[in-house]
Amino acid sequence: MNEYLEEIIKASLAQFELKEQPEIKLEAPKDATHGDASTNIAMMLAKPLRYNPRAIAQQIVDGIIYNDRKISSIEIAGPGFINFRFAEDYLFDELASIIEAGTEFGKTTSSKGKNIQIEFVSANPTGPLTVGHGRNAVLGDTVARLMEWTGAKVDREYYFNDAGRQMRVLGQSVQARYLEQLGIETVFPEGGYEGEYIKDIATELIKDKGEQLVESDDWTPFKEKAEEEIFADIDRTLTRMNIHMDNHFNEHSLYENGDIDSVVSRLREKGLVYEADGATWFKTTEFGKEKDTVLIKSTGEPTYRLPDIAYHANKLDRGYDLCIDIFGADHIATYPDVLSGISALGYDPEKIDVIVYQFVTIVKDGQPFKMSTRKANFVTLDELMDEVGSDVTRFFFLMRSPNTHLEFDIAQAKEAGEKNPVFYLQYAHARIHSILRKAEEEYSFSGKAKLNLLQEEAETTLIKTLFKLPVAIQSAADAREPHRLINYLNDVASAFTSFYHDCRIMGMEEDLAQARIALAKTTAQVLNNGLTILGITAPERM
RNA sequence: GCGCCCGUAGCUCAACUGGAUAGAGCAAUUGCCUUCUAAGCAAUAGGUUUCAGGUUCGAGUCCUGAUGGGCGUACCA
Repeated sequence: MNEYLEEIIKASLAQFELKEQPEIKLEAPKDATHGDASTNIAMMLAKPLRYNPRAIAQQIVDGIIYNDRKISSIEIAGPGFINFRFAEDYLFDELASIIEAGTEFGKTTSSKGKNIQIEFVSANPTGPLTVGHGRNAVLGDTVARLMEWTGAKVDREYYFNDAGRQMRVLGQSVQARYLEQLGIETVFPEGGYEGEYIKDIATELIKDKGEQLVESDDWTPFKEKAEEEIFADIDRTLTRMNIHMDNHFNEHSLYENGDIDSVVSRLREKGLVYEADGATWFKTTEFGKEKDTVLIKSTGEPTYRLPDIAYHANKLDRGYDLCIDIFGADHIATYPDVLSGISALGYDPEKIDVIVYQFVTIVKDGQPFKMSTRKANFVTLDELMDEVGSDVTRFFFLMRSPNTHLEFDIAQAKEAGEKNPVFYLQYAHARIHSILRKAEEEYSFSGKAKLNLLQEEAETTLIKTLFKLPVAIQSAADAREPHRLINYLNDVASAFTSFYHDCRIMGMEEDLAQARIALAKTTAQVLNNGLTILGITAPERM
């Protein structure tokens, strides 16, 4: 519809001899009495044309030639809005086309042909995923699904580093528990990982290897066992949340294939790298930073920025049109350096997109809860899903804008009742299926539904709401904000329940019942498609 | 000190990237179950969008300053 409106408005604008085509913005007015679609184009043109916006609006309207099967009226309102009202025929035509599209309804082609890579979770394997990781995981996966619905091919990638101090301490922690469980006196490493899962890994190791490792003064086998077990555990957790990675990328491979060295030498050729105080520096001041940045420490070890730059170069070398990173607010400082590095190497920084989400505050027993993986003071995602299931878990992470500090009240999430908005959507879907089951026994329809029997206000409102799924998906995908889709689905569920109360199906004469069932079925389809993108189930019974 | 994010109903948050009378859920009050799932519907109440200026036809949204909070600001990741 928007394309059609744009087209007819554009045709009318030809009368003005504009230097450049203005962008025609169409939106659904908040207040339905204003119409079904609205544009502010006349107000936008007021300045360049130096003329009264309402008068411009009048001229535009006079110049519009429209199909009255699609548009029933055009009005000018307020300071110069042009409001369009959809024709009845259009509603029914469109409803029929949604039914036709079925599980495909809502897909767009805006990213067609694009290869997109999205990197998320990327937790190093030092312990189970916590509720803190949950927002990253669910946000990343859902943005990936949204991009897929706009036509892109998306690869989900998990980036990790199994070298370094963290992992050494992990290995030593397992080693200590291993010896402890075999009754050998030992000292638990300072700053070691205190969680119960470390003991479980030690137990597994005893099962596998018995006492073979008692004499080992090397912590490597312990680290390796821990990594294997923890990754398997992380993978199980992700699978439970309906998340499947396409690729795991080990930072270490960047050292093995020479990418790290190559990045430094290429930057050095450009005169952006120099040595000072025994360290290797990147001239980030050339990119507007106050200080230069260390790439390689005087110990010879790179800082994390260097592999980060090499990793992003590697992604772009793989031919992706767009690489999306999901970062917590604490990692935000790293990415300007990565972009500087990437541009210096001759890549297009526009191809890197960073989604920053704010931290999750866990509220437990009415109090904010501070977590630490090392101190084993955390709520794992698995524990959370044991309590509330994966649907509620995903929904809670998605229901708010990534940009706001999310408060996750565990008590509230546990409550399966009214406080829990995910059920509102699922309940609407289950209700529809309940009706469909009953209708199947009662009626046997033949021929096509006569959709033009849908004349009640609740019916019209519902139909118009259903149309907006593609727009909602597009907007959520463009902004990388899944919560927009949730807000939309709430509108759908709400429009449906109003319809449900105002318009009965059972007991109605056959043609009307058939038309209403078609509408209910379409609603279920829209809810189902939306919930699929959110990675949440659409139950047929509750 | 400097940089980024945020401040909207009692609470948790929306507001389609500058549009028309700022909206939902929870909490409060009031109606509605012998007919398709009351995990619901309908309605009432609740606001100087933290404060002070500015930009323009028009600001919760943009700019400046103040203020409160979160996160950064390392030869930690």
